[in-house]
Amino acid sequence: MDEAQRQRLEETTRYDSSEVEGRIFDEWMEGGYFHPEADGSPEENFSVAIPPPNVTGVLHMGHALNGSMQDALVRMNRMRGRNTLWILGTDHAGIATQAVVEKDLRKEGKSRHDLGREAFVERVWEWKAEYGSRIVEQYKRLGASCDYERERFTLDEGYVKAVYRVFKQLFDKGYIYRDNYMVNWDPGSHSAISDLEVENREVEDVLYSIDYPVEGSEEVLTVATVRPETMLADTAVAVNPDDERYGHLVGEHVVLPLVGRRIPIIADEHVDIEFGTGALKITPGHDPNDFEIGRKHGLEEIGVIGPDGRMTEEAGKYAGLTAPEAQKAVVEALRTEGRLRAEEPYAHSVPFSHRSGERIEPLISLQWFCRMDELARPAIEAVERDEIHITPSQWKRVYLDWMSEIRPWCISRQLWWGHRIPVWYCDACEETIVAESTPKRCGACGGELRQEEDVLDTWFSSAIWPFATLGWPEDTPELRAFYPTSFLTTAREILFLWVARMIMTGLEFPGAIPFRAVYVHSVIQARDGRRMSKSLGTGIDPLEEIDVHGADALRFGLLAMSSTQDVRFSDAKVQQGRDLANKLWNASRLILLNTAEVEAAPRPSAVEDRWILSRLERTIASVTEKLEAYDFAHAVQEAYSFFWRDLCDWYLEIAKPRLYDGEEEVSATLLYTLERVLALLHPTMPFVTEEIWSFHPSHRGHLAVHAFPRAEESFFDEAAEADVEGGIRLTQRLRAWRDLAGVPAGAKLAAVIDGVEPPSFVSRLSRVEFDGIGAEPVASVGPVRVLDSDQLDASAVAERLENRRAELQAEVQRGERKLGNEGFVAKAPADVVEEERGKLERYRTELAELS
RNA sequence: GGGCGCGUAGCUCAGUGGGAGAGCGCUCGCUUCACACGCGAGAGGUCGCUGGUUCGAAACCAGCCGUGCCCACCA
Repeated sequence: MDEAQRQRLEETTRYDSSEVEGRIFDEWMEGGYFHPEADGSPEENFSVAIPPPNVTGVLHMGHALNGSMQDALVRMNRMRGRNTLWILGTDHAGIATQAVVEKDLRKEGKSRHDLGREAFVERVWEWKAEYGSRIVEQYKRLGASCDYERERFTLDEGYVKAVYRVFKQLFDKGYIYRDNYMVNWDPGSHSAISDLEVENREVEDVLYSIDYPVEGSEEVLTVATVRPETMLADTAVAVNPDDERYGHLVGEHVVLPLVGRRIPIIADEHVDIEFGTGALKITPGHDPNDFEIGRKHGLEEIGVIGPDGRMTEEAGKYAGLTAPEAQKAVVEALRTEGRLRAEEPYAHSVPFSHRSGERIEPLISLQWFCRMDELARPAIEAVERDEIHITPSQWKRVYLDWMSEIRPWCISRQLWWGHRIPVWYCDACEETIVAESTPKRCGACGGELRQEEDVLDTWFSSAIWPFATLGWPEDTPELRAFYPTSFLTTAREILFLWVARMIMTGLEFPGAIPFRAVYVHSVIQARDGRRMSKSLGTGIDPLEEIDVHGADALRFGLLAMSSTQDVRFSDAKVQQGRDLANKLWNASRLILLNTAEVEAAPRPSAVEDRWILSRLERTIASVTEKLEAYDFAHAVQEAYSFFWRDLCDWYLEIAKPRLYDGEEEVSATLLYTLERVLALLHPTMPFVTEEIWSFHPSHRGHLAVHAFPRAEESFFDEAAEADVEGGIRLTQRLRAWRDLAGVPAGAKLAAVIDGVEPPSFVSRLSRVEFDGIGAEPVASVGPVRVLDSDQLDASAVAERLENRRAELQAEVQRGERKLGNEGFVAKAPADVVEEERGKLERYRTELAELS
C-alpha cells in the first residue's frame, strides 16, 4: 500500500460501489482471467454453459439470480485453480426477435412481406448488430465472470452447421418426419407452436346446447359446445357406446343445422355420459380430441377457420368473418331456426399462446415433427441413475413423469427469422432432399430445387447449446476439455422446454450427458407476491438495484433470499448486502490502517485469537459445503454472521487495544483472517472483496485468481470457543443488567469476581471494574458481584433483582417438572437427561444466591 | 382430474423429534478514536385448525381450512 492508497483508505469512510465496479471489471478483463485455454479434461476442469438469454432480452431478476448462483460456483472453482470456462451467448429467439423487428417496420407503415424474406432477415441482423449485445453488457454489470471472448449466438455460422447436422441425423434415423396433423396454431405469431409453448388459462365462455335433428325421425340429438362456429366443420356426432339412451341411434345420421350436411352418429368411449346430454359434436378439423376421434373412425377433416383466424370458403356464407364474428352469426342463425336449446355461462381452461398471448386455434396443417420416445429413453435412464443429479430432488420425479409420457414435438415454425429447415423439394420429380448444405440441383432428375419455407423452433437449436457452443460437430479442443459441463442452474419453467431436450440431444450426439448436475432455483416474485412481469408492471429492474446499491449488494441479496421455494423480492436483503459491503470496507480500514508490518499468518497468542481462528475455519468449512450443495442462502448468511457478529462485534472490539499497541501477533492474525474472509466472500461479492484486496499487504495478483481457502481443521478449538463464548455471554448479561438498572452508558461499575476469572475482555467491554473494594454487593450477575455505588438506581436494581428471581423460579419449576416425569427420565437419552439435571442445578444455585 | 409446494415475530423468510431463530421494522440508550449503511440493550410468537404417534411435536401421521405452482384432450 503506497501513500496515495493509504490516504484513500483513511478518507473513504463509506464504500462506493459505483466508483469501484466498472474499474474492477476492466481489470479482470485485462487480466484475461475469464478466458481459459482449452487444456485438460472435463473431469479436472470446471465448465458451465449459461442459459442463453434472448438476444432481444434485457437482464431481469431471474437472470440476475441465476447469474449470481453460477458465478459463485464458477469463481469458487476458478480460485481453486481449476481450468474454468463459463460459456456465454445469446439465443436468436425466433418469434420474439421477429416480433420486435416487425413492430419497428409497422412504425414505418410496412410489413415484413413488403420487404420480402431476404431483406427482412437482413434487417433483423442489423437490429441484432445494434441491440443484440445489450444483455451481454448487462451480465458484465452483474460481475459475471463469463468468457466474453468465446461469446456464441445460435445463428453463428458454426452453430448453424451443428443444427443442420442434428436435423439431418434425426431425419435419417426416421425421427423427424413431415405430417398433416393437428397443431397449436398461434394467430398472433402466425405460426404453429409446440405444446410446451401453450399455457392454459381459465376463461368464462358460454356453453351452447344445439339440437341436431336425427334423419328420418322426430328425435333430436342435443350437443353442447363453447365454439358453435366450428359446427360448420362437424363430421360426426359421438355418443358413449354404453349410453343406453342413444344405443338405437348409433349408425344413424343427423342433419347438420345451417349446413344441411348428413353426418353419422358414432360410438366412442371418449364421450362422457355424464357431461351435458352425453352427445358430442365431432369437429376433427378444429379440436384436438375430435381430431383423434376422427382419425380413429376415418372421418372427413374439414377446415372452416384459416391460419389468419378468419372463416374459409368451406364456411360458406360465413367466409371472411373472424371466428368470433362467425360465432355470433351462427348463434343468431341457430336461434332463428329454433335449434338453440340453451346457453349458460361456462368456466373452463383454454389454451393461449405463451408467445403472443392470443388464444390458440387448433388447426390441421402440414408441419415437421420430431418423434421423442427413442431419444427420451437414455435421457430417462441418465436421471434415474443419478448420472445427472437434479436438486431439489422433487424435480427428478417431475422430469421423469413428463419424459415417460413425451409426445412428438412440432419443430417447424412459419417464421422467417431462424434456422431455415434444411429440406429441399424438387417440383419436377417430387423428390425431397435433406442436406447439411444447400444442394445445387435435384439428385434424381437434375431439376430446380426449392427450400422449405419454414424455420425450426428456437428450442431446437437451444437443445444443443452445451456442445454446439464448444464447436461440435467438429472435434475441437474446447469440446474435449469442457464437455460434459459441470452443472446447470435453471428456472423450473424451462425444465422440459430446454433442460430435458439438452439431455436428449447430448446423449444422442456427442454421446454423453451435457452436465452432471441440475439445480432448479426459486422464482423471485414481486414484493406483493405476484409474478414479476412487464405487462403487470410488477417487474423490478436488477440494473436499477445495481445502480443504487451495487452489484455485490444485489448478488448477496438474491442469494440470501433464494430458497427451494418461491420467494418475494426482498429489498431488505439487498440492503443487507449493501450494508455488508460497507462493513467489509470499514472493518478492513480498521485492520489495514492499524496493523504492524508483518506477514499475514495465524499467530494466536491469546484465547480470543484461538477462538476467532477456530470460528474462521469452521465457517470456511461450512460455507464451502453449503455452496457445493447449492444452498446459497445459508452459505451467504453464515458468512455474513461470522464476519459481522464474531469478527466485527466481538473479535475486533476485543483486539483493539492490542492492535493499537502495534502487537505483531494480533496484526498477523488479523491480516490472515481478513485475507481468508475476502477470499471466502469473493465468489458471492466479487467487487468489494477485490477492491479491498488491492490494499492488503499480501496482495500480489487479483483476488479473482487467488486461492480459495480450504478449512484448516487443526485450528478448530472447542476449549477456546467455550471460554470466549462464556465471556461473551457474561458481557452481554452485564450490559443488560446495567441498562435495566438505569446505569448511564458511559459509567464504570465497581464489582468483584466470585469464582472463576472470566476472559479479560469482559471487564472492558461491559465497563465493569472487577477490583472494586469497600462497598456492599447489591447484585449478582453470574460470578460477578456488582458493588453499590451512586451510579445505581436503587429501585431499578431492586426491580431487576425481583424479575430475575421470578425468571429463575420459573426455570426451576420447569426443570423439576421435566425431571419429575418418570417417562422422561426412563426413556430420554442419558445425555439429554444429564443436561436437564445440570441446568436445574445451576438455576437452583443462582436462585439460592439471590435470596 | 392428477402431482408438487407453502401456511412460524408487524413484514420477508430460516428451522424438521429435546428449552422458538435471522434480516428488516419497532422501543430505549449511545457524536465509544473502522463503520449512524454504525454501536449497545429490549419488546414482540398458544409455530393455520383438529385429532393421533411419542417420555417429549413447530417438526412425524391423518383429516380439515387457506394459499401458490406444474401437468392433464370432458365438449
